[in-house]
Amino acid sequence: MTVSTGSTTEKVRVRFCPSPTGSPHVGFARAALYNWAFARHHGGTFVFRIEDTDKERSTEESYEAMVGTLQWLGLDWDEGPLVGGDYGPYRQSERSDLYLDVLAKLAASSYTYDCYCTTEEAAARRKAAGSKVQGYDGFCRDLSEEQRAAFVAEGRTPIVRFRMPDGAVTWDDLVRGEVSFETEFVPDFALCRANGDPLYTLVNPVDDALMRITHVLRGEDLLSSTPRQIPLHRALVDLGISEGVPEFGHLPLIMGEGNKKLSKRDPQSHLWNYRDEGFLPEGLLNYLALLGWAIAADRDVFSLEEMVEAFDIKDVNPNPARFDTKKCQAINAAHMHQLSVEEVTDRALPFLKRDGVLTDPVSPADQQLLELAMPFVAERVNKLTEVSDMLRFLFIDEADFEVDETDRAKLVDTDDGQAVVQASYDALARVEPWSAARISDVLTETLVEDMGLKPRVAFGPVRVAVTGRRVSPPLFESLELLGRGRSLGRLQSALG
RNA sequence: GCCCCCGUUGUGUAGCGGCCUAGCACGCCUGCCUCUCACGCAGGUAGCGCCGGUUCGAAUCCGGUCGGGGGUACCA
Repeated sequence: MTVSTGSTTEKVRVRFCPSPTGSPHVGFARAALYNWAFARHHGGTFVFRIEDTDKERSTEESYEAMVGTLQWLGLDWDEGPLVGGDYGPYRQSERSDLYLDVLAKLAASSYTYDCYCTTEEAAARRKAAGSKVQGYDGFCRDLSEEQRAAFVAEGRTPIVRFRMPDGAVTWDDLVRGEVSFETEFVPDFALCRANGDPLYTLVNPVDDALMRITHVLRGEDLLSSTPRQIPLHRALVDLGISEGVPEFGHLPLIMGEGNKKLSKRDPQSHLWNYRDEGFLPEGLLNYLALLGWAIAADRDVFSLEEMVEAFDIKDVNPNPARFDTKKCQAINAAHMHQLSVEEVTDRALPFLKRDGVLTDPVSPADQQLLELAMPFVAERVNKLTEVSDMLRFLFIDEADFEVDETDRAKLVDTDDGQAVVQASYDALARVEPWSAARISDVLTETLVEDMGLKPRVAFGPVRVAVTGRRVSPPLFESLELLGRGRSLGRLQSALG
């Protein structure tokens, strides 16, 4: 079928079909995002399918993580797990009958043949023939009944292979333009195991056909499987199983530091790490979108809605991109700063509880204190976990209050530091009323004017003694929120 | 080895034959602001892998070369 991506002549149907074999990584999210954005842009359907044909490697835990990740990211699907759809089931492990049926039809029309060779035998023949081509050599393509019987008598069980046509397979890749493979380099591939279990090579195209997928957008790592899938799709069309061959677009890979494909082992690639560190889904998605696509020449912070509006698969860059944690953080920070204080508070709440800063449920007093404190921190954090770091001093029990050792040694446990803390203690004891403005006046008068200290030198020790760190919300406001009693208590403990 | 893909500052990109003495963002470096951090503001740094060709004119087109990546399973 020919579906124009510019002016959609028929309903766009795309799918995202991960294998549940590990924890979701950034490539997973980017592929999901592009498919989702493409579907939404064209008013099409986004299908979520689980490719769990490999029983050895697929796990339920991973399946749940994949579903949970898409939910967390806010990439909603129209058909798939949890929501169903007209082309279900959407887990391949539940579709075995469908595959067996297709396999039988393919065999009946000689699109496939039984192969009795072992991988080693085929490789040995290739080597003996001095062939540069790897993979199966088509030995069993036209076996006689006698040969077949002989293999069976040896106790061999066949696998099914697809008969690759001669010539070249060429397609107009949505991202790369014309791509062509000579089929002499594409061996007849296996469609199922000797035990009858269907393989990815069969089920992926079959499901795309059965689910009426119009556009396949996937990673470049699958580029070389496309010359195998297109002939299979054509066979399915010929047999009346499919309505047409989908269009293909191969997305650039996301590379890690060493310019290698980001591996599942790399902690930088795991999505949950970003969630747990307090990245915003929209921030992460925005950054991921940038890896291969730009919304405009002079802008890189945008919302999902804006992306849907502007996304065109033809604008996707074919070259692989390096994942840059710093830029990812910067984009996330931009999204954080676009949120209102109330929104940052809502989003930070689970982190504050997780980190033990707040109790669950939050007490009315803490809730009030939180609302007073958030305006001072919301604008200075880049990710949600930083809220916990900034606010811990305010909510923690005095018994558990700790001062950073390094900061303490450097700023408080020095002669100058001790003098500042002592003077501050004496001055603050008499401050009336206990307000940020008065505290500011008194401390400035005492430390800066009377003692002749530079502001940054003067307030450093006080900040560390009272908040436990050199980085904190504004000092005077922090003191006001902490209250006179706790403030003086902490200053006192910092002495000696 | 073989097949395929890719090649603009450190990183991600804009550029689609003259608007480019190459724009934007992150990073990095300088300042300013300033009670820390962050924000904000003003500057700076650094790039078309290389060689040919086409053309009046090339980052943009063609060829080659080099480099990087992916794939080469009864994994997906």
